[in-house]
Amino acid sequence: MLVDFDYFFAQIEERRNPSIEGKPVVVCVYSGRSQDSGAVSTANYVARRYGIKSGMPIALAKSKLENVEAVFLPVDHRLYEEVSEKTMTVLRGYADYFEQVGIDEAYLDVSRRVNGSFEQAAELARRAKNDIRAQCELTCSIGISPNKLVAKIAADAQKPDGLTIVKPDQVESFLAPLPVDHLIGVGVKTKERMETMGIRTIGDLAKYDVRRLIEVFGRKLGTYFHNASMGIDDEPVQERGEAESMSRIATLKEDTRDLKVILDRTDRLCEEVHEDVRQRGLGFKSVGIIAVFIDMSIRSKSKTLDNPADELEILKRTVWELFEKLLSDSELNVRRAGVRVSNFAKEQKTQKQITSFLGNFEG
DNA sequence: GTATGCTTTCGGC
DNA sequence: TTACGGCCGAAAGCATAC
Repeated sequence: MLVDFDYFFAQIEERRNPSIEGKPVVVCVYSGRSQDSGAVSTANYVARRYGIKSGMPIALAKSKLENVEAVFLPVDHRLYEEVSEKTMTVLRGYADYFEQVGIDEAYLDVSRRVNGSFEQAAELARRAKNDIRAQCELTCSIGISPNKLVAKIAADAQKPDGLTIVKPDQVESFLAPLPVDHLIGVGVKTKERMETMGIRTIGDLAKYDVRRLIEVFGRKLGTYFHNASMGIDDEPVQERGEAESMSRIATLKEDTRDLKVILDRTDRLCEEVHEDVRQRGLGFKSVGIIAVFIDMSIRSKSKTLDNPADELEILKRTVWELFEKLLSDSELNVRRAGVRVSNFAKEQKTQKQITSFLGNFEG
């Protein structure tokens, strides 16, 4: 089953200050560029009735809520992380196998402890919901199904505080009428492409020729869409490891394509990222940058180092190099700039020794 | 042709 | 009327090695 917390950030804010319950609550990421510059992170259901959505400009959300007594709050990631940890600890107790996804979702494989019974799974889910309500004062929505793919969609079917059970023989009829973008991996772009192919619902997708899907989307994705449309998925629920990349991105005070101005900002981002990798005791082998231009188009560049590094200066220097290149092939001003490291190596010194050891033989 | 690694873009939350 | 974050992982597309 999949457990998904309802409007997580906004619900935590309601819990912190119950007097705002019943009003539209909009949790925002303020970019700091001007008073209302930034985007909506999450909104409660009262706000959603006014058309407030995640990712929407704050200024637009405010205009939709003018003449309404609404509450706009900045994100408090520290608090949400703390609450998340507590909820995940509670949920873990209900699973044979557990997989956290993001800050507010988790898959629980409960097959063994319910002997494959969907009735018992539903009962277990009700207990988990009560437990979460009692211990964390939060509501969540749960989807129960034979696999992860369908459980995710089932959890979305009834919200908030929902519980949706889709048994094996109900999978096909449950999926068929839903728009294709209910499937993980189908976003705006893929939805548009499918639309032109006459595919609107998951049922349409199921009827579509597999070979044709593979021609259009490639072997991996084409096969995935075909199987997904029929509710076929055998991905195991498994514990996730540590993050494979770490990044920071920030909105610049002003749009610019002045390398010095950009680097002045990204240097600080490098320091933050460097602190994160240092705390985990890792070296990084890849360094990347991200630029969001004034037209909101996104470009990125990355470079793989010869050896894993853990020095801040190497990070800064590589970021410099990459931005220099990126600016040389775009004329647009930059609005946001970011830094990313990945390809982590645990025992950096050993790696270096092995490399030089091999190096001796190559020569 | 297959395997593998690197770069870039896409999409979810 | 316009308005616009900050992360993460997955996969495509390409190059290279064998």
